[in-house]
Amino acid sequence: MKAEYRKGCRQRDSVEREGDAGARSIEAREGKERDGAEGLMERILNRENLNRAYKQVKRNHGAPGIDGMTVEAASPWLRENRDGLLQSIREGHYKPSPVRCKEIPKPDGSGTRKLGIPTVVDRVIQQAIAQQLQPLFEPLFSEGSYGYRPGRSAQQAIRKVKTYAEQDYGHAVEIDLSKYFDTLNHELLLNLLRKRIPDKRVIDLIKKYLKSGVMENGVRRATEEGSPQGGPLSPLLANIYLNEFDQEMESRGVTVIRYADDIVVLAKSRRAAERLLESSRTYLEQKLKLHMNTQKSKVVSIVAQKHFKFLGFALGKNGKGVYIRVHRQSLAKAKKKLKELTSRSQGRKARQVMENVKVYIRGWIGYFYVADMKRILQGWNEWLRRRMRMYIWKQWKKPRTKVQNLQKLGIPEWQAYQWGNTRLGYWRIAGSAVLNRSVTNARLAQAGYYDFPAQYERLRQLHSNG
DNA sequence: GGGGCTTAGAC
RNA sequence: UUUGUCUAAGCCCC
Repeated sequence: MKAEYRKGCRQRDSVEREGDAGARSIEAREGKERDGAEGLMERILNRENLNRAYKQVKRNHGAPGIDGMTVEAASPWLRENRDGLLQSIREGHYKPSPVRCKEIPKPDGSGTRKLGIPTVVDRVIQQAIAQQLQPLFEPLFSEGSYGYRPGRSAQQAIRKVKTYAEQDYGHAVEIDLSKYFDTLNHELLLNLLRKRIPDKRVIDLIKKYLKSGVMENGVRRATEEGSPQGGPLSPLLANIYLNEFDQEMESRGVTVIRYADDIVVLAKSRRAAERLLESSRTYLEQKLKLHMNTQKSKVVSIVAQKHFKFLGFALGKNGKGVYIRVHRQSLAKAKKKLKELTSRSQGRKARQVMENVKVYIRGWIGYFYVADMKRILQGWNEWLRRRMRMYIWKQWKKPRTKVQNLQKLGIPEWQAYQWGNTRLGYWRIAGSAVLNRSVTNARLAQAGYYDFPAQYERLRQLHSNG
């Protein structure tokens, strides 16, 4: 019970003091060798850089940290206290605030995840650091790494897996790291940073952020593992850390596709995959001190139905070859959302409903367009039109209104009267010929119904050549 | 090429 | 209420 209470909030707690004695000797040694190069700190604290950092934090509209300061309030505060803040950072006695602990439910409903929310000011500083570190580390990263990286997307990652699958890599090791962000080893990470960052003051600042602790019921608790899931710097640090795995595998000639902590190791045979699962596990646990979830990490056939899932996609195989599909879970989630959007929401106009559906599907297709789903979208199109007809029919409510509206839309009087007074179910009516001839596709389109299969084709065309 | 806003998705 | 990075689409501005 007590141990459970102690389980950290995105960062592991330290049961004892905030010990960092182990670091000191290494640090002192490194510091001496690297006192020549300075300037990174200056670039971080540069006016333009800080300004860009603040804008980024502001446009996220994120919630306040432990001090309750909002992004709006931070602007005048920073203007007022900028010089003092920058001076204390430069002189090395700035002390970041602990992160605010917040538990939020996972999107799929399975359990909760813990966030560590830094104060707005700390988010600005971390962002400023990240902006300068990113270009320094980008060139070091592996070709197979796609998460949190500029110019790289999940679509590129799944396409890469597809390419390998076509080249005889039929098996995948799916590696699931439990609580990856929470279990990064500080000393290991700092040593990786020291190799590339000559400015000791920057290292010390990052170290302070790693050790800044979490606030829980008014009590600060130190952190000796992990990086706060919520800090702007954390994604980059996560990549720097797992880059060691990428590089090690690359040197062994092993193909790895990685998106953040979602790792896929490819193999040409099941036996090779089994061996790679074991060797990956050894490296991740012994060398990187991470915890592999042995239940969820497994070897699967890439093209077997339902087995391989990566970034919301799956791969399939037919006579023509390997193809990308939307994973059934993602399809189910989207269908559920569409149902919700088109169900009798209190008094929304049909136009508004169609606008909401449009916005949702536009974004959804913008992500999943790399998957082959022409038929699925055509099916959804039929279904959604019928849902909209049902929605409109329900809004007419009274038999009198139904008769009048049907007539207005070109249905002969006798038939309008018959259908206006029918006792058939809504779904039946929505699919009837009478409703198809009155609330026509053209009229739906005119009212703002979104032709998303066309958008899908357009996007595919756009990205297939150029 | 840059900037603003909104939405969607991955982690 | 719920943090962060990245990507995409749509609209708008230079």
